[in-house]
Amino acid sequence: MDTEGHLPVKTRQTMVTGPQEETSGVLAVERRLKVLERVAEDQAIEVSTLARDFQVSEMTIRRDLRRLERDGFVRRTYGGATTHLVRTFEVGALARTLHHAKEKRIIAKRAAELTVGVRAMFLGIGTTVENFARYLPAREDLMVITPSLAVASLLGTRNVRVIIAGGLVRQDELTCVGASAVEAVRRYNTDTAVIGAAGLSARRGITELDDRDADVIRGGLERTERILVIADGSKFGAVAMSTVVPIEQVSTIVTDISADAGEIERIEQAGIEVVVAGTEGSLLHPAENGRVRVTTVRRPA
Amino acid sequence: MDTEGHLPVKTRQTMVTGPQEETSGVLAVERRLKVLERVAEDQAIEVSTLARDFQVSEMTIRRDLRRLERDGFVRRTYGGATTHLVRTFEVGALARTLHHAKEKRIIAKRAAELTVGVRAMFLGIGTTVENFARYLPAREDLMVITPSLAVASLLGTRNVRVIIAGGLVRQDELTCVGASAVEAVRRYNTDTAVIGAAGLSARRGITELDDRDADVIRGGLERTERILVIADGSKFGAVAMSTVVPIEQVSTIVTDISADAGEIERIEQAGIEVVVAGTEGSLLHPAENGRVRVTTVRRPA
DNA sequence: GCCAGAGTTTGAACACAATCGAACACGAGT
DNA sequence: ACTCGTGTTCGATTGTGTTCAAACTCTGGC
Repeated sequence: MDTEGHLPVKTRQTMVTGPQEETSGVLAVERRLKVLERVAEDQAIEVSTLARDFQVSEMTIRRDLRRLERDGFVRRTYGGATTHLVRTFEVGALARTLHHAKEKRIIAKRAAELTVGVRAMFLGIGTTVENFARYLPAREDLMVITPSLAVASLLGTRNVRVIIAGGLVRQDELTCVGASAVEAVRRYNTDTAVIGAAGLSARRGITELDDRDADVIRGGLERTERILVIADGSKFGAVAMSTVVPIEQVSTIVTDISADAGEIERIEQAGIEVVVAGTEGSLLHPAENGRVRVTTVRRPA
Repeated sequence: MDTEGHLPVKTRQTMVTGPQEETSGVLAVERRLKVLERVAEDQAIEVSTLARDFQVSEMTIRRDLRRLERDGFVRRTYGGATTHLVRTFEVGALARTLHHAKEKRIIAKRAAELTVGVRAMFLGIGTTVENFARYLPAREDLMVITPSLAVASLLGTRNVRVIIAGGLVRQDELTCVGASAVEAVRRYNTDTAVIGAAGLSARRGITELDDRDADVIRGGLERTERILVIADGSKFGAVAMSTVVPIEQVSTIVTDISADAGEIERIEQAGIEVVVAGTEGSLLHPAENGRVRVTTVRRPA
């Protein structure tokens, strides 16, 4: 669901209709979210019903569903849509996925290209990592350990071996925290750890908002060969309360062009590779953009 | 299972018919799923019966069966269809979810009433338990341990302290399995365990389809004071492969009136309390009250 | 065991209804 | 000027009901 490039836009409704209860979604994004909610609730629902309830044309609902399908949230059927991802899996959290959706998708795809061939992976938490998981090609020989329920759900329904940390579930983020979670993630040796960050600066390194989350992530980085950080530009220069790791320990950072150039330079001076997604393939065929170069760049594992 | 690459459609019904009960499947996909369910349930069923029950022409049923046969789910016979698949075995998750949705809701609400005041609870897996979680009043002083990602997600977003087992995530059901999951759930002492069941019989006790799930659930029951089983009527008398616990260890069973009376009696004779939700009426809204009967009355089989 | 005829069931063909997607136009926000 | 979301139109696709001839099952008689 991506609401694509940018957001909102008011619905106009040339269509004249009687008074409606819902009325709710004035914004397109909101409507999409509610559409998803409905599908998740009812397991299966018709286009006509949704169109009536939201007071929009069926074509619009179809477009919404198409998007939701593209992003893996629902499955379209003739006349409506269903979801196997039944698990009403926090539609609320998915709402946050909407923010900066396009940038996140670009970063996620780029990062996915950097992890081709990796066999054992630690995945962190946050919407950026969730997006990464979404675009991660499913491979049977891939093993993932994560403290995030969202990531586990996303990959668990696909052909990936997923291990979830276990322990107390943190309320808003739905992440596993606490001693047993830390202990669990520390038990595994991984080729690559892919994590997000609340803040990312040359001086303070990778930082998180919640110290319990930070503890778990730090545990997950303990036995990994390579740390890959994915973060949109807004995180550059930001410093959150709990430091996860100093910047020197990071192998590669994937971000987008909105990232502060000065901060990037400082980080690169520390010897960290910074990959700016969406810029490299400008000379290539738009369709192939990025992909070609990426595969050559990636380390052979 | 999708019974087809893509599907179906809304039923139109030029055919004029009497009042309808199920109403459920407006989407053709849903109907196909339900058709499959019926075939799996009864082992063998006639086209005419299905046509009547679903209020569509026999030709449509034939077309549905043809598809299901093409996909290997059923075998067509003259006048109907059969299947070698045993009961709900192998019938996809979506089908199971759609099936008996209303009954499950009624049961869930009733069961929630039976757990007021409980402080520490083990929750099992399956759609019935998920429904239970949905209707469980959130209380801060409630602590829940579960191997189900869906349950953890549902409760984690609310004001409940949730602990998830951890370990390998089973692909279709999104449940934690394996040694570490078993070990995790065994660590906690709970007042009540609320579990579902694939099968429930006086002779074979509570049974599950997947032995790894069964192991984990068994672990969760190890240190609990009271075992509450919730299961819709279709589970009565059914026996799945792995036994979780013998019937004697169960404290209470909550089901609906579609449950086989004979089996209920046998279970009660073993000293188990069986609560049939929806019959005592007083606690339910009159509106829903009627519905229970309707939906359950169907399936005279 | 075999056969013929009655009653069912089936599937192809047709007609109609519903849904879908591409293309275009409009309006609002940038 | 450009983009994005939306509604509308229209041809294509898909699902459904009906008809009818062919195929099938069953039964009774030999």
